[in-house]
Amino acid sequence: MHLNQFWKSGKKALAGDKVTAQKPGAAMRIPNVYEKDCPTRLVLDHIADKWTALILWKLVDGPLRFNQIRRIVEGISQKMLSQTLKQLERDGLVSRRAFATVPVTVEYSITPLGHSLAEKMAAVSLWAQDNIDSVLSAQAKYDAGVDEIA
Amino acid sequence: MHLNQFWKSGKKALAGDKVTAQKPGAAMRIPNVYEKDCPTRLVLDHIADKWTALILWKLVDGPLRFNQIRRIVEGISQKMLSQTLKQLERDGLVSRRAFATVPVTVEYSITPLGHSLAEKMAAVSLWAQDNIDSVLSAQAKYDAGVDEIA
DNA sequence: GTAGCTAGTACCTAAAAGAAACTAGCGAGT
DNA sequence: ACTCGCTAGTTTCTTTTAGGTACTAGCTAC
Repeated sequence: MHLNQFWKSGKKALAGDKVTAQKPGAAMRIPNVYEKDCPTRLVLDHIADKWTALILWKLVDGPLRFNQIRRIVEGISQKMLSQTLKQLERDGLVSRRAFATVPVTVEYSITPLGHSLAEKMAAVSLWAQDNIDSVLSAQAKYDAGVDEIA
Repeated sequence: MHLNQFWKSGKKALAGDKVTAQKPGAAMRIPNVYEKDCPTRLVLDHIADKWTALILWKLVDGPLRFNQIRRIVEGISQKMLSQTLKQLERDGLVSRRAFATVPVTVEYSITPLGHSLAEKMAAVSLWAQDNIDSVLSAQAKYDAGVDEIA
């Protein structure tokens, strides 16, 4: 059974409520990120994230170990890396595999689901790189204008 | 002059350093989100954000007032909306126009720059809506597995 | 012996997010 | 007349999150 088809029932349905049978593929509710209790909102909060974008996109090129990622994604702390990877694994976007080497090595690789998201997030990273000039000059103009008024 | 072409010079260059002339379009440094001091990193942190994605995408359909956005983007607090809009305006992604009505109304509209980003971020929101089933079942599987081990 | 590698976790602090109350001036309802 | 609600925010407080640093174990190389 797909809980997610009835995502609002967990809150609204009373114990004993019968959920009418669904045709396969016919979702009961259309997921909508603009609804505050929709699970897509939580997922959007995980994935629309700096570290997620950076990590995921590097894993597209092939599996990487914990410390490899840490070196590539400059400025990420061990804590945030560990936390983000755990989140990504839970969401089914990356898979974790430990090898009984000495010392233990752990390999993170991207799943097909993660790959489809990585492409979308990469577009955002690329946008930032392509449009940094425009953004920085907009910021400069805005800051100058604020000074004028003040 | 485009300050952004020399984004690292602000930190590394000493007063009196001469920056050699650039051919038009030839940036001194290629912006790279993986470098921790690159300004693209800061911008990525702003834009890879839940509220930014939601607000920006709704503004594509036309200008909206403060409280209209607040009603559409369920669950956003006035503080976060105010803050996010200010950020978006500073980054040149939306423009703000106040009308001397009673009470004052303020209209937010998307800029061409904002529009180009909105498309990328919308792809991420849509991904969340399209793949929520896969993510939720991956989470369920992960949580069950963790229980097993524990 | 000790310094470094592996992949993390634990602790503490600093920053950000979120909830709620408050601003002011006017229109509408009772 | 009084209170409610509308406009667009700001202010304050609390809770959550992020970030930095130190620490773990067991092995290798110097």
